[in-house]
Amino acid sequence: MHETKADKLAEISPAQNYLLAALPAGVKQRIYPQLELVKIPLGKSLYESGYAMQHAYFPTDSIVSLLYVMESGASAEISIVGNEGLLGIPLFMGGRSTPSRAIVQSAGCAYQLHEKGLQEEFNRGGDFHNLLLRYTQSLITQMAQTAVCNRHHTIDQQLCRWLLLSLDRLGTNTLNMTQELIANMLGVRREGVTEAAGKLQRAGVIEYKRGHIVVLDRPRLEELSCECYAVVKRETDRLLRYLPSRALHH
Amino acid sequence: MHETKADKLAEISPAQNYLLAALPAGVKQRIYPQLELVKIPLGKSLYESGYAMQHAYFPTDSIVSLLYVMESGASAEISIVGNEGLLGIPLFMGGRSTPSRAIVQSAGCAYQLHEKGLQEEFNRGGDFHNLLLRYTQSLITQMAQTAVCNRHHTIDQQLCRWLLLSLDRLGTNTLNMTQELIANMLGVRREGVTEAAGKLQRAGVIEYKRGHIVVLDRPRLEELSCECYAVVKRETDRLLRYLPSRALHH
DNA sequence: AATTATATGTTCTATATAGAACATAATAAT
DNA sequence: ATTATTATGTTCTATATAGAACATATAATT
Repeated sequence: MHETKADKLAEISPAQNYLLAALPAGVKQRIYPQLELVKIPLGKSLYESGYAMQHAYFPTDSIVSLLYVMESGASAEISIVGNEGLLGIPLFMGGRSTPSRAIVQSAGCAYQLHEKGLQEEFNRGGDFHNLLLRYTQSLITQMAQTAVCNRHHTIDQQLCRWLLLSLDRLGTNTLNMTQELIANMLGVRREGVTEAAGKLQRAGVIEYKRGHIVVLDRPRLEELSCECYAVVKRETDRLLRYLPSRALHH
Repeated sequence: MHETKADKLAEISPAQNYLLAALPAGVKQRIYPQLELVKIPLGKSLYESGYAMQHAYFPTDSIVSLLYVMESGASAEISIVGNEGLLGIPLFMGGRSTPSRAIVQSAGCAYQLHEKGLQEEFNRGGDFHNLLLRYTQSLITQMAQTAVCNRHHTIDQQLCRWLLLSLDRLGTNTLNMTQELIANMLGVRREGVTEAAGKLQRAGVIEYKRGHIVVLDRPRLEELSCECYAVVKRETDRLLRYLPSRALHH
């Protein structure tokens, strides 16, 4: 048990995070030495509403949800961040905090970077700066689409969208999360997720068992999802296609 | 009629837009000569989904909504921009376009700035850069809150929130917009707005008549609104409190 | 092996909103 | 003045989801 965990940690590298991987050599030289690998367990809160942040996090194999909790206690996810992105946007946009919380939705690792290191490199105004702003723009797209999705689409459709977003960030066809957790993220009742997931299971699209979901038919899942998944994916691909490091190859 | 319009144009100045007003003298000297005052009529589209932008707009007395239109034709507003902000965020964040549209919701004027001038000043990395990023952060807050609001709050509450957002940006207690238009923004049926507005009128909070709304009791309107209005206002005030020009007085 | 905790399944009623069809009133156009 | 257009009001039914109460099944703990 102990050894497996150690092995897993050894497998992790900054290059697993797309943003870190995309940095040009010069930036890597300055940033990589400042990165600290941390394990982030399920349910951990990286940021609380209104509290000043001190670190940015670049997930490698973990997923973190940004979610709002309302006065009534009801909650809803506004975006999801995995190895394609980073957490801590207000550190460079300004404000150092947000009204939202950041909760680990799938345990794993992330590289931690202190605000000072982040801001110093950001303020150089080069590729790092531009990459972070482009990623932020893609996150804006995701939030905007979530707003519209919440307004117009059914739980059935939203569950599909959400599973796809999570799959993409984990790079597997297996998710470890309970229906209760998913319900909290979507901002709906657990019973609603049970029904929607039951339909998907009976249709042979997914298979699940006490917090363990296997996606059997991804194309079908994409068909059953609302357009929101594809819109966000297309836009994110467009925004992050010409990453600094790739530009070197052109 | 002709004279009144001319008078109105003469009254407009860049200082009516909070962002333009907040710029330090040096930036003003470079930016103001590049600004072109334009009239923007109700319903005009400033940006279309997926089309590259060529100008940023700083509204003075107009309101513009960012809205998504779905495949089904259904729409929903994701944020609202008036004299506290600017349109054209992808010009400095990257991407030059978004999946959303920008539709004039309340006619008036705005100062137009060509992308080149915007980018040149932004790339200097000074107060202009920081101010625009902070404003973007406040817009992110608004979008996130809209997502949650769409999930959990009633039409009655959302109508109040929306009226308050619009009032703040116009600086009056009068709005000129039909229930049909409001319904499109909220992403609900026109009938739903008729009912909600009817309740507010019977309660003496507003008075309306064919596209003309007068707010009689603003404190009551704030009480009837969901928390979303206050959360966004508080956060926006926090983010934009220490504007560059104000910093000079400290 | 027995017990407890956790995750999921089922089923009821209540409610907000959608969808639809049509009525009425105010303004604009002829 | 008459007609057309636009904005608002009303009232049906249908439906998705919430709220609630409880059953069952699987895993963890003792």
